[in-house]
Amino acid sequence: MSAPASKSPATLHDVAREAGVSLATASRSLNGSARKVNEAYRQRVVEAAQRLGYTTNLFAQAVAKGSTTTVALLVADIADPYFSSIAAGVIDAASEEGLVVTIAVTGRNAQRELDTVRALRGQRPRVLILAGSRTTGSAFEEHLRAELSSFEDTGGKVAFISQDAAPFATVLLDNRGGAHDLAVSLAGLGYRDFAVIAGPSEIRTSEERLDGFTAGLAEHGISLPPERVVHADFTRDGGYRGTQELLASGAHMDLVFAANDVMAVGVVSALRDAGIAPGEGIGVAGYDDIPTVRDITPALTTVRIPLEDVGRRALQLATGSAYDGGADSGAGPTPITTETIIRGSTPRR
Amino acid sequence: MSAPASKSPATLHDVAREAGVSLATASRSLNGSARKVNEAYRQRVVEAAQRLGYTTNLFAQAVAKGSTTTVALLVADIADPYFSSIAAGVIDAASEEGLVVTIAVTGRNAQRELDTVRALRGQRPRVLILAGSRTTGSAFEEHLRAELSSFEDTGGKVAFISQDAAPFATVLLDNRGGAHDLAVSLAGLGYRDFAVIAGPSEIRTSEERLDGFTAGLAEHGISLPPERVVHADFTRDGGYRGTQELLASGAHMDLVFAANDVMAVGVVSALRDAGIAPGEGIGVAGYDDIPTVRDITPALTTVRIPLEDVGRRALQLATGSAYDGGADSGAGPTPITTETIIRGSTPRR
DNA sequence: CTGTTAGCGCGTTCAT
DNA sequence: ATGAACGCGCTAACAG
Repeated sequence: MSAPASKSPATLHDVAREAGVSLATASRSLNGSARKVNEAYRQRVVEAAQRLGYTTNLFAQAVAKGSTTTVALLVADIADPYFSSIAAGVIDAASEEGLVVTIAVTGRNAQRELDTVRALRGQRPRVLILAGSRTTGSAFEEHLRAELSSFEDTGGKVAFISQDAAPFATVLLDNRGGAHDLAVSLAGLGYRDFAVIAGPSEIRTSEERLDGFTAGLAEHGISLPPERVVHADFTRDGGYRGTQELLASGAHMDLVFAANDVMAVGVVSALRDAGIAPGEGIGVAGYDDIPTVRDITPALTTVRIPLEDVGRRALQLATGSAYDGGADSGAGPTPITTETIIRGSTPRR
Repeated sequence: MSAPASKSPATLHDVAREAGVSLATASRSLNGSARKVNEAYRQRVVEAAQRLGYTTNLFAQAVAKGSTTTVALLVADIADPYFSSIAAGVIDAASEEGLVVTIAVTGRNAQRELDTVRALRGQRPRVLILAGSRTTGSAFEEHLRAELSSFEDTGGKVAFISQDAAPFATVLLDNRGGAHDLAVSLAGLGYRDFAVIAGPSEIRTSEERLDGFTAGLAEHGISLPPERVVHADFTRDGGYRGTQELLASGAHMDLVFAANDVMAVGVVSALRDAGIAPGEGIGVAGYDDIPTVRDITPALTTVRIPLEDVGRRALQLATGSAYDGGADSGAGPTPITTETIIRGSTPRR
């Protein structure tokens, strides 16, 4: 019932007229970079703009300037704490630079990821950040790289999070090293019979963690029999079901390592539901240190990743605003410090 | 070191030339609404576009058409499961309609919220969704309304989540009713000495829940003494500290209700750290039913809100694509069904 | 320092 | 059905 009269927003033209100056002057006083405009005029323009409720049309500005203030972020699942924490970092860093971030989700589907990247290019974002769990081996992989290369050729900047994806900038997470150290720590605590619940085998992050973990155990002369490694969805429910599978197989184990915290949470619940006290009967460890793992019982042993920082770094890496002292900053991968955190879920045996 | 030659992306013009047709024909074959173009031509254009790696410049398109394909979403904190779940719903529904969503965070700061809305208007979004916890009483409130009204006057659509904010469209969450029912259920379980850890008193969502809870108790002849109500940050740590405060006051209580689940998680941890078994010594209840509360120990009693649906509904409400059969759908508030979920944290006494 | 003019990439009349 | 020309809101290069 309200007036659908829908006037269009005030334009710079309107403001100029209202202030009695030229379009150029209005533009300069409102957005211009090198400000060289009479203060009196500037005042009038600003006031006129205010009076009219004018806001710069970013789209038009982008078209005219040929560059946008948009950052596109691609995640597998925004409701997953891992990604939402990273997103928080990206958004924070972006807003500091006056950039707006648009988020798209891929649902861990390679085809969809490719489509999304293509669609996103229509936005002509200044930078494109891919935080999705890189998958491996698919034909999409090379299509994606082609798409991204072409994106960079036309002035865009891309940043990956997690796996090195040369020649693109990368915030490198040392999944292998982190999992390796975790394994060493756990072995040091006295654990001997390990089992791993990994994500789908196409997910690189998961595979790297599995590799590193295996390597770490090997250093202690502990081997990880294939039947003690199960693959499941990279989600809480995946962890839950993986545990059930492990339990059903009758495997003997004193510690379960889940490839990420979200899965580990599922592991803990599954153990408990099966009548096994997590941390007492069987130790549990995860990876990421998402906020909630401090609050489950027992608190989860994990490998800490400064998720928000990772997001922030990714953006800075792409925009070139990183504090990196590196000689060639922006080109090489930026390593992130990771740390094993022992909590109640893995008491000394 | 790589070629910074940075050619600009292919334009529609390039495609037209490559295909040997006019700009208009190219436009019609690629984006046109009413398609009335010779199939042979269309083919050639599409192929040319593919060959050149052309992607429609959404900004330019927006400028030309005067309308965008952007949805702006405002949340208090994207890393908070409450908001990230809602965001997931919004993004999902948006992508179904070919809309891109940009997310901005306010950090529960009214001034910043206002600034952000203003900045976001520059994007000329089709719809603006405010999921942030509405604050009350501040002068910003009316500035915000003015800003939003003006946004709607110029063709935008705004949708609120949670509190009714007439005349704007709203996905109404019945905080009062939900908390009321929760209180009734808890009283029915035998609890008598209640305490509440609410959020900051300016946050409406928190106040409504407190109100409803108090009313529900009253129906059972139970009163909630003022000293049993503490206010704290609307975060996990807020819940933790609020609990410590409550404990320090020596208050006698058999149940703690936290105004949201994130806080309740903090409550559970604080109790445990204080040597009190949550669920045995003192019952704990929250609100929202965020994913993790199933996995903490004991599992948390709470009021379930279908968060993703809420996000989806908000978008549909704003774009008018809701399935609502309502006569005046789009104008009135859309109620969401909420439900009390009793779990291990509140055993019968 | 200011105003005029010509684009930016695209959609859309208007003729043809 | 197709193409030429104009306009969207804004910036940038050009004169004054």
